Amino acid sequence: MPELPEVEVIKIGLNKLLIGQDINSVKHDWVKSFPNAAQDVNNFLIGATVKSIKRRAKVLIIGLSTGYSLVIHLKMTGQLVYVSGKSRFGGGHPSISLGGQLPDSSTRVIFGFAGGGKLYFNDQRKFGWVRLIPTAEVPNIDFFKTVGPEPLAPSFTKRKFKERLQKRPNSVIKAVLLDQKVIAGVGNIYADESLWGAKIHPETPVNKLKNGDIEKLFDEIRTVLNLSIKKGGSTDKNYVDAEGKKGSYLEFARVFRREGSPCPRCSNEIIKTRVAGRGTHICPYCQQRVS
DNA sequence: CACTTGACCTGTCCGC
DNA sequence: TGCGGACAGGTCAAGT
Repeated sequence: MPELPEVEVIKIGLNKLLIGQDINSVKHDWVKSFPNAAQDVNNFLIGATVKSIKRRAKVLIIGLSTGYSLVIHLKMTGQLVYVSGKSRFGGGHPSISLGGQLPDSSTRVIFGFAGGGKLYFNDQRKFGWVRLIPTAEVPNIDFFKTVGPEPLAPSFTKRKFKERLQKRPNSVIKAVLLDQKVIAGVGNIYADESLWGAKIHPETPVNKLKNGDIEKLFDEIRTVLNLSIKKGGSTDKNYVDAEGKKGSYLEFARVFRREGSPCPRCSNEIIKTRVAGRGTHICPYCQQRVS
């Protein structure tokens, strides 16, 4: 589910809701959703104050006063929804758009706060995870050791983007965009959207891309990610923000989930195909195959 | 090595 | 209506 924009929107929301709050309970019923909970929860989670909420790639990092951090990956269907203890719905109803009361059948972990609020980690498909890790060791987890640069960071330049792509000269461009070791945070939605914007066929090998193609793609990735953050992210099925609200980027999407509709640029029909093992949306006229 | 495929899970939708 | 199969926003491990 969530790609960079969705995780960023959750981060912004949690920053408003959780900073300064004290955690006083945790419940988890699916071991893989919080694999190391047993050892350190009592010493470093219960009683901790939330100090910071950060994002790196598609991962959230909640910094605690105990020197530990909660590191959270939502994978395909994860949600992090906060419900205030003062909710007029009785404390279990985050928002009309989430549909019903929490916890529900997808709730895997519940963090309780001293003020009565609760943070629900919901994950229908159980791919996501929460880990409690010493803050100093967070950068050393396997995922962070290998993950690529943040595409929205000012220090990430067109030159760096080109250099990183060129390490994978024979791979098709969509597979490279989805590879988190190359750049962080781009997933299936924004890969399709930015390739359409740059008029690049997703199966184009990297070494067939012209300089101008790569520069245009760089700009499109940033444009699409920034627009989505502004729109509150993309809700396909499961995604909601920290208050349980859906995002509206897909109303603006040009190709993602638009198969059968006219291309907004040339009016030819958008088609769905399969590239790098993933459902892929293209305009076959705007995005000509190069081989 | 570089690249592709299957596995991890549950739920939904589509065709027979 | 029931049932099987394909598919869904992400990453790993294992295979070629």
